[in-house]
Amino acid sequence: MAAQPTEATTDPGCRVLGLRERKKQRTRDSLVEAAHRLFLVHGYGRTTIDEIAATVDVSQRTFFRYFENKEEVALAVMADAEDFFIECLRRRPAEENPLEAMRASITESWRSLGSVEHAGPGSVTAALELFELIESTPTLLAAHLRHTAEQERQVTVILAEREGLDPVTDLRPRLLAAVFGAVVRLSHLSWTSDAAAHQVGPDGMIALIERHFDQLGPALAGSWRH
Amino acid sequence: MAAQPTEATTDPGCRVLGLRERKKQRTRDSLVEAAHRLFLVHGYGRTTIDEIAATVDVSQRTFFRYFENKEEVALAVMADAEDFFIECLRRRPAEENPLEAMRASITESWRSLGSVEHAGPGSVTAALELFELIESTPTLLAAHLRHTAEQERQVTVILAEREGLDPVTDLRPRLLAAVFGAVVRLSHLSWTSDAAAHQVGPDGMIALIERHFDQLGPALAGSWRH
DNA sequence: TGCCGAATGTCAGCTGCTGACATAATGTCG
DNA sequence: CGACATTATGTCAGCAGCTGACATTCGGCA
Repeated sequence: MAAQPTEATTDPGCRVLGLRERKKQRTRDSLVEAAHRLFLVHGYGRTTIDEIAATVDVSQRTFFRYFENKEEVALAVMADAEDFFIECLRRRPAEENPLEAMRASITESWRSLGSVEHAGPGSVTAALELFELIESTPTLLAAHLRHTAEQERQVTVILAEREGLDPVTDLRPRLLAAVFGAVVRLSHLSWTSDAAAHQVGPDGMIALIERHFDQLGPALAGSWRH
Repeated sequence: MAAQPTEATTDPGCRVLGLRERKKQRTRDSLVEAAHRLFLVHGYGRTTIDEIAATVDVSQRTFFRYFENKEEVALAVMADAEDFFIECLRRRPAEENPLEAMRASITESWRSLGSVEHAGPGSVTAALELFELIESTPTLLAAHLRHTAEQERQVTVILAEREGLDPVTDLRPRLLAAVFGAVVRLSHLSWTSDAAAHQVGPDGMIALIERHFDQLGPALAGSWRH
């Protein structure tokens, strides 16, 4: 983590950041928020980096020092959520079987989202808006799916370690990670395409994921007739 | 297949294309092939559209009349293969259960790839090179995953129609399409990351897909310990 | 206060991509 | 064959995303 600027912060927890760090964090947050708002109002494609930068009163060059590209600023909160999920998964007890660990982790992630104040950039309503933006913007969808793939890779490694398996030899961790990823993505899709019909809180999302999981067995079982 | 450019083309089957069409097809193929070669030699990011266009002796503007963007030319053969798979799936008999229909379709797709001459742009070796290029190029991977998602959507619709279900209400078509997509993608990954260990022909790919399918049940079943 | 390093601004430049318009090639019909 | 309509192509100008190089300013620390 960040280093202590003065010797007053001898606490290893180290939540006291220097003015510099705080300022950086603020401009970063501002950029994310400004971009979010502009994207929702004018659309992703019709929003310029210059506009975003100007809104926060920063040069374009500075923007690119915070984000590698335009997609990254749009998917920033998403990326944070993904990291949070990974952390949750890492913390799950090793006795738990893998699927339960993942279910519990994603539930925990969404609940933590619900605890955020109602309109902040990390709130549930913001998440819904973001999902819709992503799904309606090919470029963003592509980038998002790539992140998802990377996340599945990480999940695979974690699952393999938990069970003491070699993820190259044994296909099960990969497969479970991928199937889980698919379930989550389809849940997101259901949520965005029919948000009115569902609960908008974290519980709505969690319920959707459970429903998809329940249908997994039936979907894979032979014929569906009658 | 000699084509008569005159009024002899009254045949509604109309496989006789005019000089124009044939020329267009040729330049398109040339662009794909040139791009493929340049990407493999210099890398995707270090290859310019101008270079590709110049290789085929065409202006940059013309390139963009054939392909919407740089990614599309790289994924062109992939897109053809995906379309072919969809056609196969559409043709499967309705009695077959959905999973069997998909297995049969993808097998058919890969076999048709094996029948192509050994070094052409649609050959198996070219497919392997293309997979590796995609996997090592973030931009391409993102675009590829987006195509995959779109394909899953189509598959969902086809499956739902076969079984007479509403894909919005019933989650099973979506789920099966997604799980199948995941299996195929993981098989591709195994193939590229360890091509030496597998057969390089279509049969190698088909065997990999079968292996992944066989592990699907075990992966979803509770704990993996023993 | 004065120095060091980090963050920012400025500028030039490349590349992907698009619209507008002119030109050339192709197909059609008298 | 020749004139016209259609369509593909080339040219040019321009915007937006993104990067490297260098100057400048600002926060941290003695």
